Amino acid sequence: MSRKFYISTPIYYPSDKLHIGHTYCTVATDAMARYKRMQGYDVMFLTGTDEHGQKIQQKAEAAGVTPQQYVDNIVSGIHDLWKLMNISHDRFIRTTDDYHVESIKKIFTKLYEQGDIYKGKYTGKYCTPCESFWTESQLVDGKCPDCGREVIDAEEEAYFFRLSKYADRLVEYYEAHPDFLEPPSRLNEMVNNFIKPGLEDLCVSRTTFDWGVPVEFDPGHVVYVWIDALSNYITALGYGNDKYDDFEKYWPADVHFVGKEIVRFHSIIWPAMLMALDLPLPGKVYGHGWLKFGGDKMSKSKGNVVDPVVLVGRYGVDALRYFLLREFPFGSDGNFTNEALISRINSDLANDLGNLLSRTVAMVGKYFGGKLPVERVADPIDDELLTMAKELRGKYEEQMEKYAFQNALIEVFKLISRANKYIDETAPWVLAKDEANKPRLATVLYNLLECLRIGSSLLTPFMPETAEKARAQMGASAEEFGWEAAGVFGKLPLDVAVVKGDALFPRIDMEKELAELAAAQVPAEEPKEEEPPMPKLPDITFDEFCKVEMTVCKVIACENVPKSEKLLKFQLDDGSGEPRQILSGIAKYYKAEDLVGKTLVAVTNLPPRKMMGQMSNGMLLSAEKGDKLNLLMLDDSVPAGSRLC
RNA sequence: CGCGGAGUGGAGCAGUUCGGUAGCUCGUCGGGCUCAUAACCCGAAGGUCGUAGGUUCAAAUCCUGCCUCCGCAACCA
Repeated sequence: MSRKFYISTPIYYPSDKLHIGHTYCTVATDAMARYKRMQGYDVMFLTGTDEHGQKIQQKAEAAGVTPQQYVDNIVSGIHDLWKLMNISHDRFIRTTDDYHVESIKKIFTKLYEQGDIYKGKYTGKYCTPCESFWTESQLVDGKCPDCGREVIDAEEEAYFFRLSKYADRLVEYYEAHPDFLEPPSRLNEMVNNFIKPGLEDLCVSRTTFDWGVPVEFDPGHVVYVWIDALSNYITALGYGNDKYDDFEKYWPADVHFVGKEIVRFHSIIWPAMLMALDLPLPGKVYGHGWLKFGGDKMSKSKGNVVDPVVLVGRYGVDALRYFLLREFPFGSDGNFTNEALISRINSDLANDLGNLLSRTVAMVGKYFGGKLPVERVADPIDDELLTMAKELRGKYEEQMEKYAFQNALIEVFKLISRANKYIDETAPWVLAKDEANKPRLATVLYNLLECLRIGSSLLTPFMPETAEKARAQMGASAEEFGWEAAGVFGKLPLDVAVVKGDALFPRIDMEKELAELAAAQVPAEEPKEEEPPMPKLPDITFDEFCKVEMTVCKVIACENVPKSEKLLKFQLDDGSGEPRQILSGIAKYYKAEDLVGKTLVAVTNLPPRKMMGQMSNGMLLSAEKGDKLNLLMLDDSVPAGSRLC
């Protein structure tokens, strides 16, 4: 029976199209899965989508479709993307799949019955007319973000998972398994930020939306994301359902690949859930880095989201797969640039690998009519190359086992480079001038073909199509391109016959491509679009309006609040003789020194509020629309202390 | 003092665990070769390793202070 290997990507949230970051993680997982299959493992490669939640529900409403229709549409695009990227997942789970829903109900009920989930009170702000709970941070001007009306403190029943109960066991587990979470820096972050301050029980149900798995024994509650989404790794194997039957075979997972933003869920909540279910924990959680673009975080508003479809269309799927895994260390953030992509393709794939194959095959054709004779003459000059070729698989394996894709690829390309140098050292075109040298010439070309065979077969997990093309050109069999053969020099038959083919990777004209890519770039989203019309606020009475005290103030002093990105601190003359301090979140729009002496309007009868440890006594009036904000400024002749009415 | 990461030739990075001649890729310049995708091979220039101190025979590496950048968190009445 062959050994098993279970690997997963996160299940992605289909509220929008996926981008290069999702592609990055999925390609890495795919390379690992293919590598393990090549080694003969029985691999389970799982990916999927996390489709429930309020955000999907809202997006669907905005689009005028049902949530199910909305996610069906996005998920269909995701399937297309993975097909395009040549992703070889064995299973694709959707949290809306019936069998998953069934399992989640059972898991929730089981945890409840054994006391790991209990019914508690969730306190928050409640808007009665909207029947909605909001957290403090969701409120807009202290009011309901939907209707703008007052909210009240209220309690709601909710279910909680006893996360706190597992804190000690988690720490013990980390200590016993220091490799559980990688890279190691992430583990420190988890322990310092979340475990040390004390774990709180986790709210695992919601009543504020209904697009989710209903709690079986308490209709009105739906299961919140933690249990619903994280459990996918076991429900997809048939845990709690009859759809699949290989939980025993594959669980525990060997590794979960996750983005660093969800490391916390996978390294704390997920293990705690598994402990509660009395299941073994996954072997490893690997938190990979993010791709930035030109040093910035990718975002739609910046218009710097890289679209994998465009890149694949121009350079081919393998070039992009190679670039993603070669350019960036898997555990750290990487900076994606078009220059780096093209440069990588040209220098590694076209100049080194593609050209090596091209020149080698061409020489076999030119000097031997495409088929090598069997006589051989060795030379000490061959030794270094042959040694490298023989040692390559071991070095490659060592790096792959550490998920160091970058280093594994570097090892392969060291051999490719060495082979190019070997051609210069042996100068086959000189050997070809003398018939007596034919056996030596055949030896040189055979050695080159063997290096190409070993090197490109090890590239199969990264570039499946390219490896296949190379295999065909050098006339190798599938078996000669397998894992066993990669560890042995001399697998090709002595009289190997090559088949000239197209260049693997044509060279790219850097300047031309950069210009065209820039033109193809998704333009920055205009702030105007998608800006909803200002909601009409409820009518108020004249008396209510009169309750608002708006006072003209002169700015005496203004400075940035230390460590705050948004706050400016004002000292204002409000005509009372006492300076009034107000904090305002407008640092993005105004420089502190530019505002001194200006005449502004403040609401001066609001309760004082503490922000970043400082008191704010009032609120400056400003006009806001989309990304623009302007303070309301009056003519400087208006005296301080004037009241607006 | 909220948490964490980073500062190394023009660009992007490794090296820091466990101090001992500063390395790789790209780019630049010079040379070689002609089998090959104007590709390949060789050589050269270019760095006070963010900064100021400290420990040491010896510091990119260890210690202390400071500066800058980037995430996360907080912050928007």
